[in-house]
Amino acid sequence: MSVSLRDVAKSAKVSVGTVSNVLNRPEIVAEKTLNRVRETIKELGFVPNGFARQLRFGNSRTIGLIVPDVSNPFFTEVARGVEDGANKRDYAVFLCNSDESIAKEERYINVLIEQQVRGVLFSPSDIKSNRMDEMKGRGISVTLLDQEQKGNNHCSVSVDDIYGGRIAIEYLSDLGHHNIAWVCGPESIPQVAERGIGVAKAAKAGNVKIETIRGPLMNSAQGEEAAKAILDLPTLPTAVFCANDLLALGVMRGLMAAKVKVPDQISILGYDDIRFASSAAIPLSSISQPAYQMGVTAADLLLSECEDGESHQHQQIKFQPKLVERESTKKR
Amino acid sequence: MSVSLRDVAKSAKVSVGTVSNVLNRPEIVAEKTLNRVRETIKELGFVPNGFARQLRFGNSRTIGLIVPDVSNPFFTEVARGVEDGANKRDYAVFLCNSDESIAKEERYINVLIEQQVRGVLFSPSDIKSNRMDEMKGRGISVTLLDQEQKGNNHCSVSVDDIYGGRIAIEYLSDLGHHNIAWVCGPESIPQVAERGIGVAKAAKAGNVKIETIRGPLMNSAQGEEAAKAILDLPTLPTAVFCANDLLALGVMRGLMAAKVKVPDQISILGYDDIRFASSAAIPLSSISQPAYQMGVTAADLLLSECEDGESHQHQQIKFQPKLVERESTKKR
DNA sequence: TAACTGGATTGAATCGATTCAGCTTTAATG
DNA sequence: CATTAAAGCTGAATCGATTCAATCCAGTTA
Repeated sequence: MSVSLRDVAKSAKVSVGTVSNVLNRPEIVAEKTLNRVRETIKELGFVPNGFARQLRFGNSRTIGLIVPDVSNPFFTEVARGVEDGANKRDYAVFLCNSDESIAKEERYINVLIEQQVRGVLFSPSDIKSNRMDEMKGRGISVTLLDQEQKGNNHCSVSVDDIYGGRIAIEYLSDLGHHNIAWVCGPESIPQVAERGIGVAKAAKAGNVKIETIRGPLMNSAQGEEAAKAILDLPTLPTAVFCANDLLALGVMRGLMAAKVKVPDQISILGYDDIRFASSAAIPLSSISQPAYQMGVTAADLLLSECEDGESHQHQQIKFQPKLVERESTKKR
Repeated sequence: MSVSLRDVAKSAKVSVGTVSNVLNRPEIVAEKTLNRVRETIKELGFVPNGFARQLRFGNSRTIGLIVPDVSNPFFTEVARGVEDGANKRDYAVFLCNSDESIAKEERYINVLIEQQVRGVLFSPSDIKSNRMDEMKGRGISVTLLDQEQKGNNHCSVSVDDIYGGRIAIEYLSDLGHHNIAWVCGPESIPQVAERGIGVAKAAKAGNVKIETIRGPLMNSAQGEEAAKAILDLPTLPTAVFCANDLLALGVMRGLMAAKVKVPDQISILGYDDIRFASSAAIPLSSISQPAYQMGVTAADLLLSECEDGESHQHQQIKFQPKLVERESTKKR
């Protein structure tokens, strides 16, 4: 079926070792032989069998990336960053979408171990250090993505979500809002929990009243639900802060459908700063995370760990989110 | 480093063949041995080395998916479908983002050949049957995605874009619009070209005047540019049809910024029906493509080709797009 | 001419899982 | 007790690229 190194060797009348040298150490092969072998390779359309090579080496030039939801633009952006970072070093990326399902996550971890990926970038739905340590034990480096690693067993790239929650409320408070709805998802999601801590902190400090509206999901349909809940509150808040942009876009739509003027009557602030935030009909103010940059950094960190080996020092990189002001928020 | 089948064999005091049988043909192994070996496997945390297995078999349980732009929600949706379809049959998916760059596309094809994927789902930026035939020659099945295969060398899953363009214009024409702007991308993109043919056909039949506004890209920033161009037209169209939803959202924003009332003064119709279409401030009417379904179907088609071998019959599956009416279009 | 040098080339051994022809053990039958 | 069959198990050979000790040979030196 496929052309092997042995076939090339026979056809070019040299040994397998020489063909291998042509591929990997051309400088030690005589020019005449070099050309002849290269010609033959082209002629037969030979592409080395990656398995055999990797079987020998014990590792591949691939990494895995496990994210909870590829359809969230935030993670697509991260994925693009990872891809670019990996490509720069000539690695390919296995993208695995766990869909927030623990079972799928487990399956993918097994697949990645079997594929003998060099490393894994992991944004777990649920913290499971046992699997992470297992991978480590198998010589597969793991870097946590969008979640801080508390111990010091792995690298991590994350965003200071407590700070993010804090500056959101501080900003709204500075605009004169002292009655704010906080629309978020399940407490079990670490990002939600941390942003919530920041919100509570800033509220306490700034004497702001917070009304928490928590739903099971974090998409725009859920945001519309939240809008209804907001309108049912005894006293209408003057601003809404949402745990992500999908929620915020849903809230925006829900409020506008009820003829509430945004931002005149109610300001809306999102989190993530996805691309669509700026192209919404009323461009959404948001807390921006450097998604692409996080992806690139994580890939770099992981691959330098892979290549440095023992000498590698684990790092916890934390980005600071920042406010992007657009038209959905306004002074009261 | 990692535990090999040989280690398990030694530790369980059986031969390598027996361990292999435990894994692959447990029914022929005596129960006592079976249990002992399984115990040992668990004890040592043995996971078979995928390379060695695949080296032997000559193929893996992975497929490649090459898309032009992962950050376009349409393709993410397709990717989710592909993933689910592949998972059902216990295959993993290598997601490759070509970023509309021919060079990246070429590189990924090489990576996939090296990784000896079983098959490739390909949505090419540019039709290159030579590479596709090459993969075919290497025993890697190829299925075209979102693009029809004219010959009969491969399967394909696509959408009838001519029809899509036609029903769009017919619909707008039925609403009383006879002066329509057609906002699109480069003619070289097959999808754009086909939708354009449908537009022209329907325009001719329905006596509709079409103003074509063509840009280099197909994202929302480009849509805002297009909005300016529309406002500069000698006679303002009463409706705008865009080649995809990102363009349409950009146009919407551009027009609204210029105080044009949507849909009262100008109706807007998109294409793709991405998730954000329904959660835009003015929910976007769009021509819907069954993205997820296309992904599942394509994976099924590809994998049945892989598994049927010679007996496989190539198929060209074509979905019909359909109109989804929301609030951005209105009777004139 | 013999001895030596070093650049070029060779090919057997290796990685780990699978396969299968052949071996051993056990049980059953006449 | 000998014969036979079946069940269970073994281990060398295989896949294809890489490595490295061993070999070859043209050219140089004594």
